Parts: sequence; C-alpha cells; structure tokens
Amino acid sequence: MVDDGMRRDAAEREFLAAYDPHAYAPVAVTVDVVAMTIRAGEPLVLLVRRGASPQQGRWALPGGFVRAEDGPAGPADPDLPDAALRVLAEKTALPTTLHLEQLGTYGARDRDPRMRVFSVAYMLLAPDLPDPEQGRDTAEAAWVPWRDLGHGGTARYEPAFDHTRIIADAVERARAKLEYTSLATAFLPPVFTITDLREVYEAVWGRPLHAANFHRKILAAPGFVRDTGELADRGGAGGGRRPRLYRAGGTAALHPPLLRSAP
Amino acid sequence: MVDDGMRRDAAEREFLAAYDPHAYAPVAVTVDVVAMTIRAGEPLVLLVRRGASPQQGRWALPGGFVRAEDGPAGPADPDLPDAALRVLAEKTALPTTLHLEQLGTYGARDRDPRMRVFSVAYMLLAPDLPDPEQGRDTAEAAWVPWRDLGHGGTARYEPAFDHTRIIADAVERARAKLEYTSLATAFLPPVFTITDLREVYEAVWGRPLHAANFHRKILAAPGFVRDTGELADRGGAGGGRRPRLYRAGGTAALHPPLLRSAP
DNA sequence: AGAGAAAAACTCACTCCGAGAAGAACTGGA
DNA sequence: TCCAGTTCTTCTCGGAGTGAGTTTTTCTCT
Repeated sequence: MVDDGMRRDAAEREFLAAYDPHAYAPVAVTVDVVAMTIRAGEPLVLLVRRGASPQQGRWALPGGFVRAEDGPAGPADPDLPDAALRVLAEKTALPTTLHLEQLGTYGARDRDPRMRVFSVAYMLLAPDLPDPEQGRDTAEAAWVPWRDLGHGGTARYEPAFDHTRIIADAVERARAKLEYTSLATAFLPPVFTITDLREVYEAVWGRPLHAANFHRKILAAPGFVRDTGELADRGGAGGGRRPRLYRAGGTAALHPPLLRSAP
Repeated sequence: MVDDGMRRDAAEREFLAAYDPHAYAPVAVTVDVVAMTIRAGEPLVLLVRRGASPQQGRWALPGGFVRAEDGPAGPADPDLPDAALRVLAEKTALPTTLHLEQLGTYGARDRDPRMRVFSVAYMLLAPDLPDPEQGRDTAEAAWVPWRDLGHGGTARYEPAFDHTRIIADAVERARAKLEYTSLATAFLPPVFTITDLREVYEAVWGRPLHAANFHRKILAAPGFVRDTGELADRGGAGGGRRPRLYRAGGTAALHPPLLRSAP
C-alpha cells in the first residue's frame, strides 16, 4: 500500500503512452443500427445499399463512424446513442416515439480489411416508418422483411460484413424481450387496441396467438396498458365491435411474463 | 442502380478518409471485466486499486486497452472476448470453467479526460476463485462483496469512473438471467448439489428461497441438471442425508422460468 | 439408541394457462 | 328492417404450475 504511486506497472505505462495517442495503432469505432418496424403484420428491418468501396453495392445496416471530437464533418457525438440516432437520421425520418437499445459490440480482427474497427450495434424499434426514398446520403435504402434475409430466406438481400449475424441477434433480442417487458408498445403509435398489440406479438414471434387468452393476460399484467376510456371510430373492415383504445402503461418489466410456449 | 459506383456520397468519403486513419481524432477501446464469484454465500466482484494516474489509488474494474495490432506490448487480441480474458488473467488466475458475456459499451464524451475512450464491459461468472495475491500487474486487487459497493452500502469501496454503474448493470443482468436461463451453474464447480444451486440463487437474489419448492422446480425444468447417480461423500456438518450430485445439463433457456416473485 | 439435521418426497389450496364457447357490438347486404 | 358475417370481449373448465407446510428418508453426533 505504501508505494502504490511509485510502481510503474502496466496500467501506468498504458496511461503514459496514451498521452501520445497516435503512437498506438489506429482504431475506429462505428455504430450500426438495426431499425425495426412492422407494416401490415410484417416485421421489417432497414437496409442501405453500400455506395462505397468495401462490399460496394451490397446491402448493409445503416451506420457510420462515431464522431469523437468536433471536426469539419460536424460536432462530436456526446454519447453512443446520439451517434446511432444521427446515422439513422441520415437515412430515414425519425419517428417521434422510439425505443433505442444497445445490442452489443463486435470487434473481431478481420471484420474490416482497412483497420481495426469496433462496431457498436443498436436496435431501434419504431411504429411504421415512411419509406426512405428521401435518403439523401445513400445510394439506396429499403425496408426489408426479416424472412427475405440470409437466414433461411430467399436470400434476395444478403447483408455485407457480419451484419446478418447482428440482425439475427437483434431479432432474437426483440423476441425475448417481448416476453418479459412491455417493449411491444414501441412498435405501436401512442394509442392502440389490444388486437394491434397482439398483431405485434404475432409478427415478431411469427406465430398466431389465442386472441381471448392474450386479451386476458394483457389486462391482468399491471401497468402494461392504460385504458383511455374511448373506442375506435370503426371496427374491422368487414364489421365487428368497436375495440377499446389503450395507451402504453410505462411498465418496463412484465409480471407475470407472456411466455411463448411450444406450439 | 446504374451509377452506384460513381457517387461520392458520405459513405465513400468516410471510406477514403479512413485510408489515412491518423487524420481522425484518436480514439481508444478498452475492456473492463466485472468478474463475479460466490464465496460462502456471499457474491463478490473483483476490484483492483488503480496504480496509475487518473483516479490513482481508487478501486476500479480490471481492464485495459484492446490490442488492435501486434506490437511491442504483445500480439493483437483476435476478438473482444480474448482481450477480456487477457486483462483478467493479469489480475487473477482464470478458472477452468467460466461464463463470459458482453454487458455493453460505454462511450460518453467526458468519461476520460485524456481522449475519447470507449469501454466494452464484460461480465464473467466463475466458481470460487483464489485470492489475487499473486497479481503481478497491479498495486492491489481484492474480491469485494456487492453490498460494500457504492449502491447503498458502507461505501468502503467507491469505484472510479462510471464503474459503479457498470457493476450495477452486471448485477441486475445476472439476477435477471438466473430467472430464465441455467446461468447459475456458472457459479458452481462441474459437480454440485441442488442445495449448492439454491444457495447461488439465494446469494445473487439476496433472498431466501423455499428449499422444497426449489428442488421440485429444478428437477421439473428439462435439461437444467443431469443426475450423476452418485451421492456426496458426506451430508452437512451436523449430520443429514447425503445429497445427490448433479452436473449442468447444458440447457440455455429455462422452461418454465424460475421467477423471483415479490417477497 | 436417540436427538438433531439435511435432503427429498408429498399434500393441499390457490393461481395461472390453454382451449373453446358464448355474449356483445358493429357492418353490409338482402 | 332483419339477418348473416365479423370482430371484440367475457366466461367456463380442466390441467398444469406455485407457495407453504408437512412427512419421510438417511445421515452425523452424542
């Protein structure tokens, strides 16, 4: 204890060396965003076609370098979520309500041939977003159904780099979190019906649910939804009772959870 | 589609600029490891006393810079988990069985006064580890009980930087994952009893459990544990039936989950 | 042998869940 | 206007799971 400050151990050497950061091998940090939405019962993820050189022309997640300091490109990103929202705003219009959550960081040595790149992946859930035709920064951008991606689909879209795995991680995270959190409301507008909520679960889990039991369980979970006291203007297309309208209740954890049991 | 390769959009500009990586503001990537173990029913986390300058003398998580390329300090870390295990091996002996899991990445602008530092936090669960007296790289290292940390404890150990929050995130992650995965076996040696397993749950959740019901639920969850067919050499200290010995069954997800209900 | 202790099995009331049926409220066409 | 079809909502019922407590089994120590 007495000589703590005098030992030139590894930590200290690292600290001193860091005063000349350029002495280190250069590394870069990027953010990649898995933006998810649901349109007509179909879960979609936003992909952009790469206009630049590695993997040029292939589809990839929207992403970009984190701005570490203020520079000619623009002000620094104060934190990682800011960077994630910035790169996404360059591709599509951001919704007013959204859920942004960090997925994980990928840093294998051979991810990028140019230099060591660490990618922080984010998952963003949002209500039905507009088509990104106004994307002013990318060759092309599109909302792509999950099932058209690499994992067992028609492989019309084969994402570049390790983005297929990142998307798969995001899908599994979303599926799991629907069980024990009220995350599903992030896919819906502020006011919705129980049927809307059930269709989110069915879309994400890819399996039909028993409507009556779902209804019961949602109302039994305290704080999941709040009754607005109002009814929708109309029932379904072919008639039907006018459904009640609800808002998200704000609860994060769900007790009891909504388990997806074996079919 | 025809002129994809000709457009000098932002992605391409980023790509070209990256060929001179030093033109960018330097950033650093570190790993911090929340190593957890349980000793005599007490959950512990490994802290080291910082020997180097920022926050010198304060306790912090074991961590260090990710080695991006081969250099004088040693070979590059092939991937982030390799870096996490390397920095931890510098502080303590690694167990033969362990569970390593990425927690998240922290990159707020003001985390470190020297430069922009992104820290990838890992959580490591292991059976009772030896005391790190042989730590050859650090002024001091110790296994610290959770309750002695900042959050409501006696504050004997007040971790540096944002490490208090990282540890809190790790604790909450561990508590939650015990509910719906077989993660608890990571705290135990290869062969253990149901009582050992229950004591892991009680230590992590900080609450006593009903022994008989716990026993029933563990055996009802398919694949959680496998019966070795053998009994322990002895019962408890003051006598008692010799307990059966089990091994981890290898199941990741638990059906049904073991919910911690309100006390 | 007997007391005490720990593991494991059992009991019981209660809740929760899946599956189906039934009721309520609405649309559109006969 | 009445009826068939549709959708939302509530109800019912058997089976499974849960919390709490009790009992049985098997062991150690005195």
